Amino acid sequence: MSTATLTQTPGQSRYGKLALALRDRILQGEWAPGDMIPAESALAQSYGVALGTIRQALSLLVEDGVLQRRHGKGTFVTKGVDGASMMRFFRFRGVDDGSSETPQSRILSSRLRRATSQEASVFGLPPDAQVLHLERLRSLSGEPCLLETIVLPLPLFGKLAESDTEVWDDLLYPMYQQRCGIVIQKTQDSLSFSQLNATQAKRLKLAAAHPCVQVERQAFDMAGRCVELRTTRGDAFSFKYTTQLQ
Amino acid sequence: MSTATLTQTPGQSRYGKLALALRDRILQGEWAPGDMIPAESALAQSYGVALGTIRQALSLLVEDGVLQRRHGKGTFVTKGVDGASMMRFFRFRGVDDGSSETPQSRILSSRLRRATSQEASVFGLPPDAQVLHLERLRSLSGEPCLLETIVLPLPLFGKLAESDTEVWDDLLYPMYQQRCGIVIQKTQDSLSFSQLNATQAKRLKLAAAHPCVQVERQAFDMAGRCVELRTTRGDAFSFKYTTQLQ
DNA sequence: GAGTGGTCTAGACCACGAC
DNA sequence: TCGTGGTCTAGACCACTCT
Repeated sequence: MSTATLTQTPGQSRYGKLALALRDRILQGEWAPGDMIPAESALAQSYGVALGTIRQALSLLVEDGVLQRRHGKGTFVTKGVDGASMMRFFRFRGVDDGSSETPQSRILSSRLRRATSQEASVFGLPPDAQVLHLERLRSLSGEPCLLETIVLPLPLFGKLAESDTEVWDDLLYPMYQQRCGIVIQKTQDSLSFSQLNATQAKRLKLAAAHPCVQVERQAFDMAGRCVELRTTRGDAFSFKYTTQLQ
Repeated sequence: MSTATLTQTPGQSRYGKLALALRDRILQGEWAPGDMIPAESALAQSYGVALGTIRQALSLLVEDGVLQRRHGKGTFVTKGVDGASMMRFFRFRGVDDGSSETPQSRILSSRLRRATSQEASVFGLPPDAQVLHLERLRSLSGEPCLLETIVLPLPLFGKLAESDTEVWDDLLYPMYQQRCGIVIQKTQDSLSFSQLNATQAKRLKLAAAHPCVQVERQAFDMAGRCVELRTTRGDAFSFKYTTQLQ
């Protein structure tokens, strides 16, 4: 499912068309992430529609995660998700009880390589395109907890490939935005169970074949393009995730 | 978190109050699950409010899962979730490729016992209350795949305790509704990793200590009361779950 | 054609946040 | 006090579904 399409009424109703139009103006960069867009009354006037209509259009974009409303202040372009969200799948204890602590990050390796055919397809790149391939270890209070493999399409992340990985931030998504102008807007995570191979186990200070939970993530920018592929592995015994149905 | 409260604006705005009032009428049984409620225009007139206001109230209840709108037909009370939803956490292969097949169900044991203090608290029962305790095996094409422990508060499920488990349906939730008048409206599932003990492993035809994924579910009726506690275990290698963020 | 929910208008007033 | 989004009204007309 592409996230480039609005979840409802793409182009039929007037508010649907308005939502698409506003969405385009945001993607074009007319308002940066964090910016306030014009007031509802101003938008209604400039588009020549009733206030209720523009409000329905904005509601679509709020549902879509592109905009956020703040009563009394205005309507703002979403800043994007922060990279700490991987922790919602795990509960590492004995480290910090309260805990919304951000894990520290260390880049173990960084190299350029040719994209696999699957990667090229997902990124929308030609088959011989290059990608940046990273290995990353995340730790809480010095204890390794998550091991990640990250693949980034090269033309977009050229500046990262040139920079020294020693000085990278603990959170990648805000760094993507600052250094490459890429805002992560949505992620899709696929969870499955696996066992660590010898190398992975060593890095996480666990035994080989130790059970692990594997999170395969696709991250999308505001235009709905996939701009990151990531596989995260963590101790299966620390896995804890809650979800609600209806 | 109790699901008895609406997700937004409980009693402040007019549409908030209307939503609560309509919700009560549904819980009181004025309209049964599957029934159509009066048209928006009729409701607006009977409550003496504008059409837009009643529409906002209905929207809250739709978000809450209590009502469903069908363009051109009417607004209907939700029928509740079907029990097959546990399969969204697992992909059992080699059995049926296309597959939205409902697993067959066999009750392995059924007995009455005193509620634990935790169960009594969750169900809102006195500490010495009785519960119905079930063990259940679910199979696809004759192959066991899920093992479940189900706990039901006795006063509500008295009729089930008396009936022969041999003739129970494959899906429990529709049966709860038919025989006990209980509609499951929401579930909350908590996933974690574990290993099978000897008994569990034998029933699932797996080795002892085989890795498993454990789903701990609380199921709520329309009034937001917890009416079922369930623990489901399945082969961790069949675990597969996908989720989206923002 | 009759009845339903969905869209849209052009206003009014309220509640919140910043200055 | 002013500008923002949130609530509410009293209509009109459209689109879908059934008979």
